[in-house]
Amino acid sequence: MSLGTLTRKQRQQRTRELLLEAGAKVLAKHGLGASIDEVAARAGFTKGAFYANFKSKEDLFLAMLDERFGERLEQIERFSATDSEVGEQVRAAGEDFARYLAADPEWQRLFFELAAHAGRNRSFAERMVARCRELRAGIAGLIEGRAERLELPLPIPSDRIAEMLFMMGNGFALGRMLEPDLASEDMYGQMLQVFFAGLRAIAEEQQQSAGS
Amino acid sequence: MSLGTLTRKQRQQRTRELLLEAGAKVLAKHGLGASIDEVAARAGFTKGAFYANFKSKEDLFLAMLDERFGERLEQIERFSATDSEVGEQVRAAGEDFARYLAADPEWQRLFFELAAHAGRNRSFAERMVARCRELRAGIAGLIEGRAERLELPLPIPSDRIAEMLFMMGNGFALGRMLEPDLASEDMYGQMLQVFFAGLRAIAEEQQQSAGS
DNA sequence: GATTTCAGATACTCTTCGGTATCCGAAGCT
DNA sequence: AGCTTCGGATACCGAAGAGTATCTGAAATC
Repeated sequence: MSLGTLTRKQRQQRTRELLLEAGAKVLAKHGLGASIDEVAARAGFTKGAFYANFKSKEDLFLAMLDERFGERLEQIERFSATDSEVGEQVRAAGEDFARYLAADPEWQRLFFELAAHAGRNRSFAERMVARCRELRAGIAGLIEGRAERLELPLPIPSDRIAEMLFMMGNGFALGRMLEPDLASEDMYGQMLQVFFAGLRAIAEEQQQSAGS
Repeated sequence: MSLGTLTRKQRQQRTRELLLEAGAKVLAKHGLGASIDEVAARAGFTKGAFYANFKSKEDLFLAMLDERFGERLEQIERFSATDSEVGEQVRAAGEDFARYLAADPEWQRLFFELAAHAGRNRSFAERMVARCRELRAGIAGLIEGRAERLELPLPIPSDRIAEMLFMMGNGFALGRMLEPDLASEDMYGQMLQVFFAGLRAIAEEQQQSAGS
């Protein structure tokens, strides 16, 4: 192997990365309908390179999915390390999410296209679902930890709550996509606050009836 | 005009209806990628008939949107006429919605495809948004009426709450689409119950601090 | 330095499909 | 009855685009 340059595998790896990068941009712009030609061209290659690195167009989707979800998961995990008062953290988490969405709205659109695609494609859906589960597990862990430290028993299992939060998040994202000005930053935070207030209220109610 | 048969306009209207009907089925099956040819064929016509009745493929989407949203709106309005205890009605509404989704999952998928499409298409988005607003207005009215009768002041304006509910509904629908078994019927009801419990808790809190 | 291997380029296939331009024949008008 | 209108049919276009089959030149191997 020559020293100044890269080995073949490395070079291919690099090509793949470039294609992925280009793919992200092109898909963001044109959605799932984007053409492979354009992706390849944008990365400075041709279709040949693409098909040497991806099995099919869908394979690219899958790869992008993995990448993005992975990032988001890291973000959440990083978040779970911070420490502050409950109501505050809830609001902060909401804002963080809203920021995340605002940061690149293109990805949002793409996400829904992917979801729709998943709706028509069992195997794709499975992979997507697996990633969603990971994300939710991260959220559930965050909640559980917090509940323990506060000695506030959860009236609903933490993974269920995570599911609900995930749904709310997606719903918010959709709303934001359709009506960007409607779904302002604080709205989601507010929504979460209401939800957690409800959780606490129910918990207290249950505690009382159990104590009597 | 001959009596036994229909006038031209009527006949065309009928054709349009048939096309719309076929469109619903074909789109449900193949998504927005469905071909006009197939739609027309299913209705027993040819492309010619289609383009005599719709400006473009997108025009069909729009028409379908109007139809479906119209139906759902009626459903909601009918619902607002019923009368029962709050917690119960919340749960019932949740279940009604879950039933609505379960009734035809195809439409769900289509809805998200339309939403994604809207994400890339300003004018389409506007029309879709207009319909969403109507729906939310219906929901807001329902809430407002209920709050008044119960003399429970809302800590958040009813239209805001409607927006949140709408978002939750969509998030739930998305979750259900991806993982049908996860989003069971009662889950959404539960979610709503938590939310409304939160609303009440916050309202009471505010009432107390105002009273002191 | 000859040989093999393989990342990526080129060229081609095959199909699908939205939209249009044109035509036809029956309904509607006078 | 004859002229007109127009809903719907037919035929066509042109572009696009997902894959594939094949080639090539440089890197890896010996």
